[in-house]
Amino acid sequence: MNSEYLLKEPAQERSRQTVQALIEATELILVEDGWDKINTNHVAERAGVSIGTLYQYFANKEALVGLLLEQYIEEQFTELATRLADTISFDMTLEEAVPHIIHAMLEAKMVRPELSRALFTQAPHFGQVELLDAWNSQAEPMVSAALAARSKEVRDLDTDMAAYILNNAMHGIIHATVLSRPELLDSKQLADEICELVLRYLRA
Amino acid sequence: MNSEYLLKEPAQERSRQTVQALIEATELILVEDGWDKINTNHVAERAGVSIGTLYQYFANKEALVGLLLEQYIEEQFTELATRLADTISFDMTLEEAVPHIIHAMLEAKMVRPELSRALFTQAPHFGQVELLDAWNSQAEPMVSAALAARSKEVRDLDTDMAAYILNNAMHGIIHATVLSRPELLDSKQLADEICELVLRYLRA
DNA sequence: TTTAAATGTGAGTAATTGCTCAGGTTTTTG
DNA sequence: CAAAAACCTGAGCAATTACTCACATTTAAA
Repeated sequence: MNSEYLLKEPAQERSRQTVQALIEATELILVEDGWDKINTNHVAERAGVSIGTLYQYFANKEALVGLLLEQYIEEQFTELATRLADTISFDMTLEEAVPHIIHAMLEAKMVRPELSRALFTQAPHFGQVELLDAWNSQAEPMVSAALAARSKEVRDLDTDMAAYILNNAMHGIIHATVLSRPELLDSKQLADEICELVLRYLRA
Repeated sequence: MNSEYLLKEPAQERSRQTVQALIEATELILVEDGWDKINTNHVAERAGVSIGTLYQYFANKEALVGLLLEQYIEEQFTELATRLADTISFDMTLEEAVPHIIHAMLEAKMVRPELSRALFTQAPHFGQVELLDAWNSQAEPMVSAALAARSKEVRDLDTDMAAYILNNAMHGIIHATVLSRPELLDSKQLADEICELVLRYLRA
């Protein structure tokens, strides 16, 4: 618990729980009622906390959602990393590894689908750009590095550009699926087609 | 001028201009100040129109942005159609046609980049899902049909699924580019890479 | 066991905002 | 040219909302 979104670091266990209760109330309201129903009075009430307390830790409602988003992205990354650690090994060929990566990404999005959906749809100004940037700034260098490391298995390409293309193409497909076709998230057909897209793009 | 977002069809030239002035004011405020600065009083003032007049035609601020969005999507589609009509012919091979299509799509997004950007970032709840759906409901059947018509040139695939994949992958790339790397929109490198992605995915 | 620091309270204020309504002006119609 | 229809006005009300502040309680330190 330490973030640019917090006005003050909670020092005791009691206050740490208070802050977490506020974040969870924010999430609940965001998922159930949407962004414009998030107001500081409402969040405080739902968290079972006084409005004055809220303002000891959060400057405004953007900060509430900011911290929620920060925690969500970290959780998503951890989910993905865990799944990858379980299924991927370095002696795999690219052809073997990619399906596991795709599968892990789709699975990670299924962990908290309502929150994913709420953040994608409801997150307004703060949302889209920063959500995308936060993810990409972590993911793109990783993909680019991975491509560089496997240069013998892939065609001759600009790894940065390829990472940009793959990242955003994947993101576009997953994004649309979370929003409009969530039932496809665990369909084999979708995973297979994404694999085709990626592998065909990379093969020599 | 006729839309589900209008409470009443303006019958005279004067009122048609009033409605258009309100839409343009909405656009200006959205682009300059963002969604949360759009309020009906502000829009009416900026349009040089009384608040009472606004409420003769629009039920609420969602309706204002709804009509703006409707007009934007229609404009985007017209732009695209015009460019395609100018460069595409039916005797082209798939390999020849795709680069023109990609180029036309990138160019269409450059027509009103600030509005594209504003709608992508600022549009809140109403925005992402409906923006995506509105585009996809038009684009996906077209792509699917086009693939079916060229079944001899492409590998054996489920045209609906392929249209879904291509559409959303393209959308993800263009979306991210409009938001974070607008200068790439007219770069040859980006267009070329997207072509690679699409053509490699389709080839037998 | 003081004392200080950390944490919590919630009524209340100022500002914003969506929207109405009673009445005026302009345009079309007969 | 009258009458009706279409259009426009803007003061102001009701509701919502962000945020403050004077004070109370709990926890940790001395």
